[in-house]
Amino acid sequence: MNHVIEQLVLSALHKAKNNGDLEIAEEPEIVIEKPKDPKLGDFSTNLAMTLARPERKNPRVIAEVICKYLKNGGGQVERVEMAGPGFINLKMTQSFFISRLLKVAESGDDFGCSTVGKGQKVLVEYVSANPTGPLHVGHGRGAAVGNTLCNILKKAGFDIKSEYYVNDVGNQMNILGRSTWLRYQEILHKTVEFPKDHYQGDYIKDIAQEIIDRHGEEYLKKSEDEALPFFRQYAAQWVLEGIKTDLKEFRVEFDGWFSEKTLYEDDSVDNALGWLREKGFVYEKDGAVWLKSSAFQDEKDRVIVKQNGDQTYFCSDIAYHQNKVNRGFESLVDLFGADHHGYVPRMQAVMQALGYDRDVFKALLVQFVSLKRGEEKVSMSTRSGEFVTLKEVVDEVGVDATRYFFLSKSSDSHLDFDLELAKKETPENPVFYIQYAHARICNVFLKAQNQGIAVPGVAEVDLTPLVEEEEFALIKNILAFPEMIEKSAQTKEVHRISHYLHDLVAKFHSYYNKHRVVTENQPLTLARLFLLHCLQITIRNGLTVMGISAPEKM
RNA sequence: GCGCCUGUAGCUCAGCUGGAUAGAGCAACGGACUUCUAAUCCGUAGGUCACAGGUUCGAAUCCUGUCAGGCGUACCA
Repeated sequence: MNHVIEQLVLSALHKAKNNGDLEIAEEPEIVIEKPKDPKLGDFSTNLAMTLARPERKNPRVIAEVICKYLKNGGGQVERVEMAGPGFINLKMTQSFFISRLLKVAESGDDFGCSTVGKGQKVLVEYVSANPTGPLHVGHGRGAAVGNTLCNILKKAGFDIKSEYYVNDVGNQMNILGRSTWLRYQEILHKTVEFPKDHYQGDYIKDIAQEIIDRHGEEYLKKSEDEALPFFRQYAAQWVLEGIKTDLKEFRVEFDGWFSEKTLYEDDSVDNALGWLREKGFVYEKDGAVWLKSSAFQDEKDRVIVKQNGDQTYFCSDIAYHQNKVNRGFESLVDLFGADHHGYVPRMQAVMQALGYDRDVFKALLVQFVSLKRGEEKVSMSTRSGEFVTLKEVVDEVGVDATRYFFLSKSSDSHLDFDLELAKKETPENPVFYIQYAHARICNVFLKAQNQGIAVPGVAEVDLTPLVEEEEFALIKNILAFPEMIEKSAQTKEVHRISHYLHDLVAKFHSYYNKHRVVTENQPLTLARLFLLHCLQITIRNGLTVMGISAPEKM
């Protein structure tokens, strides 16, 4: 909708230029915003103020000129005036809004979609937690944010695929296998020493018990070297299945699960390394192999093959990201926990070394979640086994509330998750405020239906009975939905949705308390039902993007 | 030491590509259910936007410095 106003202002500017009232040497960027006080108008622009310097004129004088040309704005502008230091405020006609509201109902589930993404192929990689234990709450934040980001980008016209990178090789897998092997023996009454750096969590015992249930004591006779591959494989599979289940439960599904192991099996890692070596970006020092990442703005070079001949995690990551580009993705978005932020320049350097633009790689950093029970801090280390799992939290407070909690805060600010509070506040959680609005609307429709009144269709509805201030406040807010989606896609700021919805719904609750929808006045009733129908579409679409349900009854 | 994130109401947070009187929720206080769901609404109270400078018509927002918290600065992942 703002685009329409932009065009309006722009054409006024052109006319002013043609008539010699303004110079306009360079076409300025036009910023449209809403005035703080709705009495001032529907839209405002600070254009005159930004033009003051290049035009060498008082902003108020410039504003007067632009106002003059805006006045005959094709019958859509009801009032235009200059205010304060040089703001230009526009008030639009009723028909301007009504015609746009009709399109909301036409679009239905597609309302909010746009084409700003231009079909760009983007791969979003998120969660990618090591399959060494169940997901904890911190992973949950990444999962909710990543999943919602995908939804937003899709709606904004990007061609999105999502992926979970499974780190199924390396020392951690050995430790996982060995931890299980040791617990297995323990349960079968063998005395073993369980090292501190092994996985302490009870789930290891569950895996071991399951192996006993299925395979009995047969591995007891085998040596560690013989037994370990089986335990490693079994435990990894078990954990990964658990992660998949937990994520599905949390309404997070991936287009692909990419195994790190396959990068070694099909020589992708060696090929990537060879390629870099050929280009001269790789050298040997102190018995290790290094990537010359400092040549690409990284603060120092990085080891990719250790002295002992093992490849580092970073090494396979190079191959993985090359693989992504080779699959045709134009933009790679990775969600990182904030503790990985040092990785960002490194990956950008990799892109450059591989011969791509460094901006092909983009990271979205998700800050830490610190868990508390009241005042008490809860540790979240997988190895110590004291963490709180995502599943536990979801079981306790529900998917909707948990997702909302993660999604309503800017992902680059630290998050305090107080378990006591989350539990206690469940009934007053803001998510219910939004869902309640949806349920209320459904109930109004039910009431109307009982009186034989249906929501009118786009073709036959007459919206001219809508004249209340609150009604136009609602309409304006509804029409801002696509812009909000666009903006959060551009900035990758997922938390905008929840704030928008909360704001929208507050206007509805207020309206609901002040005005009746179903009344004796038939034309007014029909118009209001239609307005609520559009509102319902907007709320539902917003909640869907967030992966939160829109209940019809509460 | 260096780098990234954060510092806004009692608490949890929006607002940050400079704009009009700094906003929500929770908590507190006072009102509104014979009405389409009171999981709601209306009102009151609550602020040196961490601090100090700078940039300009104008700064919570941009720049510099200081302080505080978190994270990183591995031949771990």
